[in-house]
Amino acid sequence: MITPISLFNASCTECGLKKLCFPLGLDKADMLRLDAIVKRKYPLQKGDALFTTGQPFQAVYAVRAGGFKVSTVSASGEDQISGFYLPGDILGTDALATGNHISTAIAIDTTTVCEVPFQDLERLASQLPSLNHQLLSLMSKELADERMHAELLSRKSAEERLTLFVLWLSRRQERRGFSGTEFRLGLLHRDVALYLGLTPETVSRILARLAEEQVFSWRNKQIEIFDLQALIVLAGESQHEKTNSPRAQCG
Amino acid sequence: MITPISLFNASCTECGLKKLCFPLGLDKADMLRLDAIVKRKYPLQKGDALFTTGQPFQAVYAVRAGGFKVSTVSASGEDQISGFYLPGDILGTDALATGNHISTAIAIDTTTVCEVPFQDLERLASQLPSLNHQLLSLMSKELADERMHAELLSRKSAEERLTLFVLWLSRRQERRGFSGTEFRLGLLHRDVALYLGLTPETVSRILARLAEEQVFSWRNKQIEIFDLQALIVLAGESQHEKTNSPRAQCG
DNA sequence: CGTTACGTTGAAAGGGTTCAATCCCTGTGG
DNA sequence: CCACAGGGATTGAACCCTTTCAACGTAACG
Repeated sequence: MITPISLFNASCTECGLKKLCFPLGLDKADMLRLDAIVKRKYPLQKGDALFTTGQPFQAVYAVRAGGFKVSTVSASGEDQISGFYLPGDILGTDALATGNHISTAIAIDTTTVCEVPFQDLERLASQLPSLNHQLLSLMSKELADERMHAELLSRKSAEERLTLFVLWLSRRQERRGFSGTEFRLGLLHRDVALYLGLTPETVSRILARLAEEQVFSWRNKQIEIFDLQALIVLAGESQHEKTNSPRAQCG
Repeated sequence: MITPISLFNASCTECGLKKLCFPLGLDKADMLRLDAIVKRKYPLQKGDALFTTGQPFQAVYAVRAGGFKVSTVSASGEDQISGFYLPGDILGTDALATGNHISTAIAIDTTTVCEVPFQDLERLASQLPSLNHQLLSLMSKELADERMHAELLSRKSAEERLTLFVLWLSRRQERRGFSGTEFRLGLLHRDVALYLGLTPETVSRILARLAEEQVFSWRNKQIEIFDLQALIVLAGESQHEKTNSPRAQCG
């Protein structure tokens, strides 16, 4: 396996993810000050929790390698997955309002993170407007993501949900400099199903059909996209929607 | 109709919503500085847009009276409602990351807002740590709300969605000092349906049944809760879930 | 008083769930 | 190295909730 991006204990200035992560928009001097408060943690093993529901809020975390699934347990005991965090993503901000984490983050692979103690971050941000802006911008992006998730859950068919999800993954991979058509993701089908508001059975059935139709395959945590164009159409992201609107042909 | 909370052009220090809104956590001196940058706008009429998708981001807004529905149009033309904003709520922060609004806010009643130009706010926040913290906290809360919304959409039955929604409304009303069992909300059933990921027909049917069962009624934009306890149970928020787990009786 | 948009009600159809059985992969111990 | 467990994935059949489509009521507004 190749890791084209980052060395283990690299500082922000040397990190391949700096264009995606906190340092975005900071000049070199500011980045060094940020570096000073960041702690690089020992890798987490698959299944380890970075934080759990109820735990007091101490820090936010940037993913360097690996990834997390973030979930909440509802009153009924079933848990809901609210998102997946991959290299360059920042997680933990949901705890900001209450002072306690309202979700649990589980490593889906061997994972390394940068820990940013929040008190330090807030203090530094008050001195560096661009960092503060970046922090706000980050949360705004998370909000936008969560809205897309809600939209996906609200009116999309199972097939649309799954294809849209794979499309998002593909684009995220590309933005990180990986291949957008062939990549690995340490998720169980059950996790995907929970995220998409479906059952594992439905996911399995649709996956089988899409593989047969040569759109993409997802076996053993390995995803391979054969027909990106078809994927886009199935996900309902093609320019001129054809599904239900007979008169939607140009302006 | 009674307006127990605010006079029209009251400053933050005199505003009945200060415990819910921006000023939360600010001392009097800081609140006065906040006051200085806040603009009170002329009331919007029902149906007016506060901002629309694509419009450049200038300010965030606090609702003083009335309310908004916030929606996005998906690629397929159908629009999805991501939330409702009532007095004390702050909206517009979703535009922060991109610099343009990614949603449209429509007044659901005659509505007054406080406009807070974002540049001024950011500048002031860099000088007042408590204001900056409040800003972050606010966005964190929005994120938490959006997650609850996603959870609602993902595995709840139509009845659970509707009862949960009414329960949330009731609690919000109470927190604002209104009656939690009898209140008005200028929403079409269609809006509610869109928010809940259902059709107007389904909403209508369930509303009819719940009214017959004396749980609550919702006619002509007037909501009246008869049996709060039943509502809590139906919404799946009772302590020990009974729905599907025969052995869920105590520790 | 007519128009229009929203709301209600009914019957039929469909997509996803549920439940259950079987398969497959991975890791473990003999 | 192989057998065996155990969790996850797959497949099938029946069911059920929600949608869809259509018709009818009803409230608001010019």
